[in-house]
Amino acid sequence: MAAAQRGRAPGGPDWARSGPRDKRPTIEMVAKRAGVSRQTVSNAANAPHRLRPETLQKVLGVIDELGYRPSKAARSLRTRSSQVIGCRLLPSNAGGTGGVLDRLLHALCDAARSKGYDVLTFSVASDDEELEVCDDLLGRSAVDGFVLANTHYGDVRPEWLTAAGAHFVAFGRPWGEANPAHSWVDVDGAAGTSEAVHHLVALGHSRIGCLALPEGSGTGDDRFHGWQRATAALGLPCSTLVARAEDGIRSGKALTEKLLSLPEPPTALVCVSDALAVGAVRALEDRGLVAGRDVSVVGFDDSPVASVLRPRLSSVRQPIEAVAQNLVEVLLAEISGTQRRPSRCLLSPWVVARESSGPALAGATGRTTLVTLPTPDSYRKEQSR
Amino acid sequence: MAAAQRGRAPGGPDWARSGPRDKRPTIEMVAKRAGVSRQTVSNAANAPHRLRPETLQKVLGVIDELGYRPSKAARSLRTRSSQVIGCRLLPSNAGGTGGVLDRLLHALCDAARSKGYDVLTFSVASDDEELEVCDDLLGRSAVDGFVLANTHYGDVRPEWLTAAGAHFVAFGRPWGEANPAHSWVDVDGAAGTSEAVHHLVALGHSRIGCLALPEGSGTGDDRFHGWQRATAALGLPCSTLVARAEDGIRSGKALTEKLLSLPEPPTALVCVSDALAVGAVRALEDRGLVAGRDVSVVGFDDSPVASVLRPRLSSVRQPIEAVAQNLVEVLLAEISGTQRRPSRCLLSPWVVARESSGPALAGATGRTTLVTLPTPDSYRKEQSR
DNA sequence: CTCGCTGATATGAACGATCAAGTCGCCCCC
DNA sequence: GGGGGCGACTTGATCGTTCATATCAGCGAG
Repeated sequence: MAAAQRGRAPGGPDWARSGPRDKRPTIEMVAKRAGVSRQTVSNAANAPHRLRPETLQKVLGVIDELGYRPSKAARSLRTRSSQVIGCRLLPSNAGGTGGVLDRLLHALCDAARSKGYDVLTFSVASDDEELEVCDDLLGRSAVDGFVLANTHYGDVRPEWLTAAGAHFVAFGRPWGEANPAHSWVDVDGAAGTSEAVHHLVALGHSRIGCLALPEGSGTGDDRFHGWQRATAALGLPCSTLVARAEDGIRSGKALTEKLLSLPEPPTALVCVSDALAVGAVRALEDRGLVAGRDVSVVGFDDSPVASVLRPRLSSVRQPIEAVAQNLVEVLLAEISGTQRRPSRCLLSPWVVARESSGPALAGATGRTTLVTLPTPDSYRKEQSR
Repeated sequence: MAAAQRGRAPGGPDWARSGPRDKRPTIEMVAKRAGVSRQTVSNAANAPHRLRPETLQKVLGVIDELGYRPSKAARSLRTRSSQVIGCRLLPSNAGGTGGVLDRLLHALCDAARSKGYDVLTFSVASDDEELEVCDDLLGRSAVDGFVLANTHYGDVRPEWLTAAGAHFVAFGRPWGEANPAHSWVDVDGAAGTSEAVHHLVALGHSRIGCLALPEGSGTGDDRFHGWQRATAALGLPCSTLVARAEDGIRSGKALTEKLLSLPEPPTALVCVSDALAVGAVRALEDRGLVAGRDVSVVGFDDSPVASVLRPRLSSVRQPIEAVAQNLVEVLLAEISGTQRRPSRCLLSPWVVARESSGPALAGATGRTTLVTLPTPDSYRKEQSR
């Protein structure tokens, strides 16, 4: 059995077992043992088609036997690329959108690794600090590019990074920028809330309210507009069923109480965040109502809490894995210089239907709306580029 | 103004503004411009005491002027150290101990950066996969060492890493290993639950129950024993007030219902996780009881949910920042070879008192226990090594 | 006066890979 | 049969540092 194959064997690789720890096999050793030159070994790994099949076989055999792996530092020095992606570690406010960013980091690591890249993380308190760290990492050639999360109105980071000549891709549209000079990947929040509306309509609802954030937040407005467009397009009488406030469970509860007090209260609520949705469910509980039976609630982000809540929360789930894959692909294209013009990529989320959204009560709507629409199951299409 | 100082200026560093992007200043350029040799420039950064003050001044001036920063790859190649720490990204099950591991990663990045190290993360599904990735990272000399989180009984990772000659520190004691050959840092869970008991006794409680995990989990047992020892030492009649089950909100609720049905139910509960504590609070709610008034509840981990819960949850908070600092310090010592024998470090958590723990009702306990103990405030001592 | 020592700086040689030119057969075609 | 072209490999140079050693001036001791 070859050393590289038993790399995970109890004793660890050969070079670790005997001799000084920092004497890994180099390309030279492989070359000598295989009776070829360095370059041939290098080619065996990087351009196999250049070798005669038998030579390739022999070299690969020796590589495997010695457990050779190219030194990252040496390769990095020569090729001027670190094969590392930098990414700011965002505070995961577990209640809100936190779970999403956590999933993103995981998916990013996976996607990067599958392309031979590593992910380097750093924790900073502000965008300014983030740029300081980026500057440092770029200066030391520690990373080849960045993934920028949490874009927002008036974000100075894209401009700065562009000016610094750094490669990067943003997760999130360049809110407020007319014609952005950089690539981005984002999730179509409007499509998500729109699907949520359709999902509820399919369940027989027609008075579908919306809990949204105050105007001015990119993603918040986007999601709100999805609800707005969908209800308008379907001709639903919902324009008065909107309540907006800062994100949070308390907010959601307060807003819901307000909407429920209306003369014609909504029979379903589309919330632009799970925190708001949790608040909505609580407000219902306080009135002795059950989410999904008396009033349906759909959240956004499918955060971990969604599935542990008492009536499990229906929620719009973002295709984070696909987002990460796209981010990495685009970033690598950007780094390799393949990319001529900035790329844009908008992925669609989908509704995960759980107990908190159920059929409308005939008595509640006053009339039954008959609409032919796809069934909830068909929403589970994950768009992967 | 020097280029390095205006590195964060709108235009970005000089080398980015004009000329090809990958033409960073090298040590050679600095040397030529300062009229000295490479080595002198190198010394200016790495061994300033070797230079005559005036020379040092001049060299530093040029370094600053050109915005020179040593190439990570070149230095890494020569010194055979990557200045990078590897760390597995753990799934943050937001309900459970997830928040803790998230905090850990943040703190780890901060602590590492302050020592000139970077943190490289990877996401894997199992311990076996983790070792595969470690093997890969070691093979490519991509990292100098690892932080191992989530140690458990029968953990094969320490042994494997030791055999592979890798440097690492564990967050978590080597549960079940007689005399561990590796360094670790951990939080004294027993001390935490013990403090929780004392906190509750100070509030007048004497029938203090415990929600614990099934025997066999390292941290779970540790925390349970803290409650056990504290109640025994104080002579409290609590031995029957124990309920154990898997972690989770449902579990906590079920266990609490069981304890509340006892002829002499507990007036306070120490829970070995926040998830269990949340369950406990829910069980109380179902009976129309209020946590902190009728029955006190103390959780463990101070997860994000603790402070957003309805009666804000008292919880034992781990000094994660101190843990991270220690992990990094120990790991670096290990890497530098300074460390002769494995180091062990046990830090104390403390109780964060919130609404869910309050004074015992005189009627509930049957008698008022008068004990002189430190006030809740005095528990807020953060031990930082 | 010379030797040895020390402090300050300079020079050559790694580190381990890849790139850019070689070299060497071999076959084919005019 | 000479030369062009190509496939398969080799050889030198290079990436930007730091290590190990050399140089060289100044100075005190024998």
